[in-house]
Amino acid sequence: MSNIRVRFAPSPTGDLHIGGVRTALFNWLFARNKNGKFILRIEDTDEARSNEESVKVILDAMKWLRLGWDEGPGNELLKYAPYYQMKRKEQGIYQKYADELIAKGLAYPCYCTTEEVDAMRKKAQTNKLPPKYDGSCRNLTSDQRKQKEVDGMKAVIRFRMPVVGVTVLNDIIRGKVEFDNSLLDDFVIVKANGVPTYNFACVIDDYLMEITHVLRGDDHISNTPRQMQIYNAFGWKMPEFAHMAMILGPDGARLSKRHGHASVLEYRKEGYLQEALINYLALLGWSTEDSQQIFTAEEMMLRFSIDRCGVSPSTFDPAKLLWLNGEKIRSKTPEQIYDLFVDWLKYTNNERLVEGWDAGLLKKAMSLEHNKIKLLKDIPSLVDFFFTKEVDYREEAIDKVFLSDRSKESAKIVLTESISRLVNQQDFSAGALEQYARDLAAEKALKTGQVFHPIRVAISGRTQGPSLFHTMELMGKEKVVSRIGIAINKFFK
RNA sequence: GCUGCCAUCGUCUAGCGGUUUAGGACAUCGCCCUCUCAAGGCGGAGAUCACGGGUUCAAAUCCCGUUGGCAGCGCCA
Repeated sequence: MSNIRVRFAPSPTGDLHIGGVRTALFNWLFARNKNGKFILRIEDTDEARSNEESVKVILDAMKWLRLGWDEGPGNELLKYAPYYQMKRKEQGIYQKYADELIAKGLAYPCYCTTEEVDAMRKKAQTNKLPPKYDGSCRNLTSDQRKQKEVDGMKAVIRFRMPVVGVTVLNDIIRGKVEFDNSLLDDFVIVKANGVPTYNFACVIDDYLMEITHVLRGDDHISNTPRQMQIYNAFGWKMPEFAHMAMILGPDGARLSKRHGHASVLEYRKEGYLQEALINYLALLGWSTEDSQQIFTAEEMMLRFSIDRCGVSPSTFDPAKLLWLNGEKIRSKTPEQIYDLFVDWLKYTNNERLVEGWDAGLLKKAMSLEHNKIKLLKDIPSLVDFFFTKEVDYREEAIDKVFLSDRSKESAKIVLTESISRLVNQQDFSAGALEQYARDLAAEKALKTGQVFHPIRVAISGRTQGPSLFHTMELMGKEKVVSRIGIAINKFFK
């Protein structure tokens, strides 16, 4: 048993985002590969935006993705619990450590108002300096502090950053990255309402939860020196850091809601398989030497390695995801796809799409269209003609096969001949039907296509579909004959 | 504005100084298979390895600079 411990720490302020899934996935893969622990921690310190519903959605999405956590919500008896930061805040965990820093002189109360701080930042920026807090309250005497308290001024707690030197990060993915301490300001670690800020709570929890590796998006890289300084202030051993490159939208900007389809939920609703999403996301920023594209979850966790994570950002490509989804579906048995489809119907509340459809027939119809299914949502429209009472004759099919000068004569012959002959066809198996159709073509001196196409349109209303004779076999003699009759009445009378 | 990160086919990537006429995958195009549509098979096109300097006998690979893209700069996380 290794002692590797990693975590995924989403803030519940909305759906689980594609970028978040990738972060969760890589942490999960790393933990599984190293036989370590994968921890889920809810960072709900933004009281204005955090909400219960988002927690539910995130947990649900993680379960759907099969990114199971070893510790997290639901494990409230474990020694590292609780896994919600607001619950930890209620236990006074952060305040205790903030007080410790104040006692050490490494943090101090700041009474500046938001307006004052904004003004400082603007001023710094006009002087071509990085916008930072100017340290007004850094060296207040205890008398001055007392006076401000007496005046009823609200205080935040700021961390006293070193003003000289460099903070050196040895990132597993990026190597050495240096930050000039003079460019960093005394950031807030506890807000005026007593709630810790991200940079503070994150460090305290990673320490207490004994996190060994922090694997996150590189949008966090500039937070790292601040966090490292907090570790230093307490004299704590730091975890290893690994910053992954971002996932970009088609316009080259970081993937976000504004690109649409940024939430996992939307992919689930579209009928993507969790395996496809996971496999695809693994390929964004990680690769094997042989450039293998298709992996089972098992293979991924066996082969995953941070060393093989890339440093450059990658563009999310929906076309490749779609292809992978088709691949995953094709690799399943009809039975498995059926189960997945039923789950999808339930999840999307779409049961009415297959209302009254016979399950046995549906399974068989689906297996005829097996390699055409790209998304679970495609299934109904692929096989609906087996179930509908009336055939939906598509205009382009009618024009092409029944009404065009090129084929209307032969179509009429084929259909009128077939209706009488098929009634007496004893063997209605695909093989026998094909023989029948070929014989008819030979007898009437027609090309096989001239026989096959009109029958297809007559019984399905379309020019595309599964193998014609398997379709006929599955549909059954009665329905086939009656539909041919309907087609004759409709188009050849 | 400041700081940081990044830079190989349209996209995801392999490549870690010579084995490279830069390999694979998606997308795209063509052919084959074929009762249609798919799937599958085969093949094509597609990258002067962002640009400019070095280092070296030798650079996509190492170093520096330029340009471009992105990110961060909150009492958001």
